[in-house]
Amino acid sequence: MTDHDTSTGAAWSLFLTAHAVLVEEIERRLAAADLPALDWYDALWALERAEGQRLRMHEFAHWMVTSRSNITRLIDRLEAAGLVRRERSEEDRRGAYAVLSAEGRRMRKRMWPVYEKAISELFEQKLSAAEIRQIGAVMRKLIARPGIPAAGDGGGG
Amino acid sequence: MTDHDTSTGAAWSLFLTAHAVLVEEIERRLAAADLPALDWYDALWALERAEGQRLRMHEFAHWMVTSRSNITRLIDRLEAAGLVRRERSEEDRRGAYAVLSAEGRRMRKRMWPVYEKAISELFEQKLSAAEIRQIGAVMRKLIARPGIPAAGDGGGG
DNA sequence: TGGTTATAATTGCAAGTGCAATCATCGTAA
DNA sequence: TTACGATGATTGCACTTGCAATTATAACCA
Repeated sequence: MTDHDTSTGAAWSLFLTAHAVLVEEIERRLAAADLPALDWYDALWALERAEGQRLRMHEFAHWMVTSRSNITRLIDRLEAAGLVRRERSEEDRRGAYAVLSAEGRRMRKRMWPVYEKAISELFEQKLSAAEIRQIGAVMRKLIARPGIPAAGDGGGG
Repeated sequence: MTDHDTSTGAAWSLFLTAHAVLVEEIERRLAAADLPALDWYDALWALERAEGQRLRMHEFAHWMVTSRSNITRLIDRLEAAGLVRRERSEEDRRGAYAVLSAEGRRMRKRMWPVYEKAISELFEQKLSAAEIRQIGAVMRKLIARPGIPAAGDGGGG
């Protein structure tokens, strides 16, 4: 009926399923360890890598591949948990920064071993080094927007 | 600090970002065409492939990689839209089937061209045939649970 | 048989998400 | 300088999700 299940047509479908299965298991492990969910890790890590450990809200939304309103609420939660604080922008008084706190750094460090173990067991150990390189290269191609140079490797985890 | 951004360590992160970017764009296109979201497509397609175009709720949840309560509500919505109907199970009176309706088949057919175009442009055309095969093979490995044979190619869309 | 435990599906509730306003500020140009 | 349309961020609201009960039925076994 469609080419969903020809040998190449299945790739997309398998990609979606693999994502769902792996993320579900990672979330399960984080919750079992009484740690926050994956999106908090991503957010903390994005901030930790950022210049001055801070990001403007809209930059943040872009890194996290989500909407501004979602970021507003995510930062609300991170701020309530003491992991991040907001600072008004000097240059543009409409703007705000999300700034990583010391507690935020600690929390990311605390999450990383669980997350790392999951990535290792669920992803890296199931593949050869060559396959991992292939995945990286292919994902980069998929992210690249026509004409725009690759947006970097961050934002995901 | 971590191996997030070594050449192999980035693969997982890129995988997450690629998924987010592509799914976001596909959802955007479906919404722009006044069509339901991706999860409805997945659900309709899972049913269309299933024996008798029906699935027990818990099987459905497994295919869709989500919880039973989510499936209950998803089927509620699909049923309200006339795309699916519920049938009580004969053999096990606790059980229920979700059964694809003619309208459900029509809707999936109506969604497919938009979805197919998106997959083609955002995924297949950015990669070589060899790369697509590699992705398929790698995703299969990631999905496979130790000891359990690959759960098949479905579930994703 | 009667009682206990497991399984199928649903429901209540708290939390998260997406979209369309809204509010404040900026940039530009009459 | 004031008016106008853009931009940054937040908020309101409807919808979706996830988790922990709840309800109904099945399976097991003393």
